[in-house]
This record gives sequence, C-alpha cells and structure tokens, in this order.
Amino acid sequence: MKYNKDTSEKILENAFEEFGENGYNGARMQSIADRAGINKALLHYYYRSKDALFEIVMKKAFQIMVPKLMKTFNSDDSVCESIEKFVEIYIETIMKHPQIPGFVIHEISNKPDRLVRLIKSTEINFNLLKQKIQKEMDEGKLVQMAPEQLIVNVLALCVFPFMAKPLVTGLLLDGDKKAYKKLIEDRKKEVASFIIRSVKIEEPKS
Amino acid sequence: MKYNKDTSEKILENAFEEFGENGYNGARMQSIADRAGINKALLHYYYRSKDALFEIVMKKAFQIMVPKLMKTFNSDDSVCESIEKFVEIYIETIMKHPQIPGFVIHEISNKPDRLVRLIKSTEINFNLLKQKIQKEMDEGKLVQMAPEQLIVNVLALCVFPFMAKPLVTGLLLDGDKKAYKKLIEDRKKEVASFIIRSVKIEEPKS
DNA sequence: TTTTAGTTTAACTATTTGGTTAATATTAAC
DNA sequence: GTTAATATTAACCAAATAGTTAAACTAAAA
Repeated sequence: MKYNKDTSEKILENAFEEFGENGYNGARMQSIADRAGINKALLHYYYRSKDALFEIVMKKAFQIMVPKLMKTFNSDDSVCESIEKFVEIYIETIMKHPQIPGFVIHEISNKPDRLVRLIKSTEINFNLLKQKIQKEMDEGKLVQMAPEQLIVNVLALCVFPFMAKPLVTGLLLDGDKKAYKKLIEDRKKEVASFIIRSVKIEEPKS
Repeated sequence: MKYNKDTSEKILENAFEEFGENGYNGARMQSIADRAGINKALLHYYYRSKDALFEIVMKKAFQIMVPKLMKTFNSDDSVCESIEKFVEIYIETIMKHPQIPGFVIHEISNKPDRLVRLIKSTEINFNLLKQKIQKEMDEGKLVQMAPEQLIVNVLALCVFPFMAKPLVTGLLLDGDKKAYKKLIEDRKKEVASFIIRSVKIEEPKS
C-alpha cells in the first residue's frame, strides 16, 4: 500500500481549514485529527510534524491560487483588461477557498520570511507588472501614480472583505449573511470598475 | 490604595506591545511580566486572565482610534471631504500604533461577536454614513454604487498595507524599509485621490 | 508602635499540546 | 489460510505555559 491516499488527502483538507481559521499558532494537531476523524498519531505518521504539515498545506494553497491568477496575465491585454480579469478570478477563487486569506494573514505575523520566499518561488513577477503599468502611464493611458500604489490598491480591494467578513456582515449588513454573499459576488465587477474609473485615461476620439 | 495605577498601566502598555509583536497565541504572560518588570502573578491579580487582559488591550486600542476618527466626520463636509480627512487620520494613527490591525485580525477569527459588540458600542455609526452617501448619490454628486461597497473600499485601502507590510516590503519594494515608510506616508493623500477620482461627479460649471 | 488592608513575590499546580511508542487491525502477497 | 508489510489506534511522555497559593512585604490608619 504505502500511505493511503484517501487518508492523506483528508488530513490535508482538514489541516487547510484548521490552519486557515486559526493560523499556525492557533491550530491544534488534535483538532485537525478530530476534523478528519482519525487518530492524532496518524498526522505524524503521514506528515512528521506540525511544521512540515503546515508547509505542505501552504504550498497547496498557492498551487490553487497561482495558476489561476497567472492565466489572467495575458501580455496582449492592457493593464485595465488585466485588472478586470484578475479581480474576477481572484474573488471567485477565494470564494471557493475562503481559508486562504486567513492563512496568509496569520503567517505574515508569524513567519513572514517563509511566506515571501514561497511567493517569490512562484511564477508571479511583480517587477514585470510594475514595468507594464509604468509604460502605460508614460503613454498617457493611465493616471500617474507609483505602480506599487496601484498594485497595493488592487490587492487591498480584493482581499480585505474576506478578512473582515464578520465585521462587514455585523456592522454594515445587520448580520445578513445573504447580503454578504451578494456584496462579494457584486465585487467581481464592482472592484474593477471602481479602479478603472480612477486610473484609466480615455483615449481622445479619433 | 486599591490597585496601583502605575502598575496597572505598566502592565497594559507592555501587554499592548507583547500582543502586538506576537499576536494573542504567540504572546506569553511571563514575557509581559518580564517587560513590565513585575511578577507574573500580578498580571492575574490585576487582570484575571490572558483573555481578559487582551480584551482590555483591545478596548484601549479603540480608545486611541475612535475619537480621532470621529473628529473627521463633520456633518457640514461632503462625503469626499470626509474621506480625505478620514484616510489621512486613519493612516497617521495606525502608523503610530501599527499593532492595532493585528489585534483586530486576531479578534475577528477568535471572538468576532465580542468585536462587533465593541465597535457598535462606540460612537461610530455606519448607518448614518450609509445614508449620507446615498443622499449624495441621489443628488448626482457621486457615482451610483452600493454605499456598503464604498465604505468597504475606503477601509480596505487604509488597512491592507499595514496588515500586508512584510509582503509589500518583500515583494514590491525589494525589502527596502524606507521605501515602505514612504509608500505609507504617500498613501495619506494618494488613497483619497484614488477614491475621489473614481466616485466624484464634477459639478457642471455654472 | 502596632495593626490592618492592600500589594507583590517565589514556588507550585494543572492543563494544554506536540510528539512518541508499543500494541492492534487491515490488507496484500505467497 | 498464513505471513509479512502497512495502516491505525490507545496510552503515554515531556515541555511549555496559564493560572493559583501562601507567605512576605509595604504603607497608611489607629
């Protein structure tokens, strides 16, 4: 046999949730075992240690995200077109895996270096993106601003409502969970429009 | 005597830092005691438990933030003017107390209800704000969108770069910490311009 | 100066929790 | 069906750490 695939995946899935909800320090091996309906010793049998398990789960999270996001960067597209695609895919993917932002946020305060290293090891290339933005600004297609500011803005508008879910629901939507889902759903289009209205310079009609 | 004020404040200050640097789960009661130069038992004598201490630290954080934010809401101002003031004060205050977003993040995943209650108990009134935004949209002064979306956007653009500090520094700024400080400093104006360009409808010249 | 109420400490306890071990159950090979 | 390899479990261990206790200290009141 050598390692039951059912079991190993069950562990991974439940570890994903536990780590996502509680962060590395808050997550409990016993709790992961309970979620998966197995004995705690099995976790160590399959994945050796909490740390090792965490690293695999984190890599899995990026394996989900990165390929989808990369598809949205087509070199023929304008920055605005890229933003439209990126925002839609980003929000859609996080809707399916809402643990991911918590996962990242928790690890930022825990082991930021490991996280930075992991992201740098993916195909995501922020320098290329910065250059492309700068070029369009120089060509008068986008409002002048530091490209980093634009990138931060795009990410902020995508991620924040997931991290702040209980606050958005509790403070802005009177606890209405359906309204929250609609708000997120609407953001797939809303966020891109919001950004583009701010940065796009319309070409003068020929 | 009944509780030495020096001691209780010394505890609070050092707890604020310990929780801020390590998060709730990473913080150690012994470490807080050591920082404050007192015996660990005193922590419990003054604040009963780790969770109770954290709750008070959290309240203290809001006592810092809320009055400053409230000053930015002048009923005579337009929504855009309010946003300008709000963003500047928000970013300035968090720059002085960068621990605060971390507290909020922890409480969101740990005791969201308690957090929502805490915020509701302040003078901050999101319903009033929503109405004001809606009114200006109806008057044709702002682009039509759900007021909640605009509020989420403002908060997202303010908070995110603090939470993602190591990522912004490590991935967008080649680890340059001075560049990070400048980026944040610039955002005091940049974020408001970004938002206003997107939502403000210029009045036709009379 | 003695008493008393409140404050602080050193030493201790209980619990939590990541990890191990040795025994048991299951599956596949022969 | 017996054996050998693999998978799973119950019970345990050790370290870390939140929380307690009882004694010692301090300062104000009597």
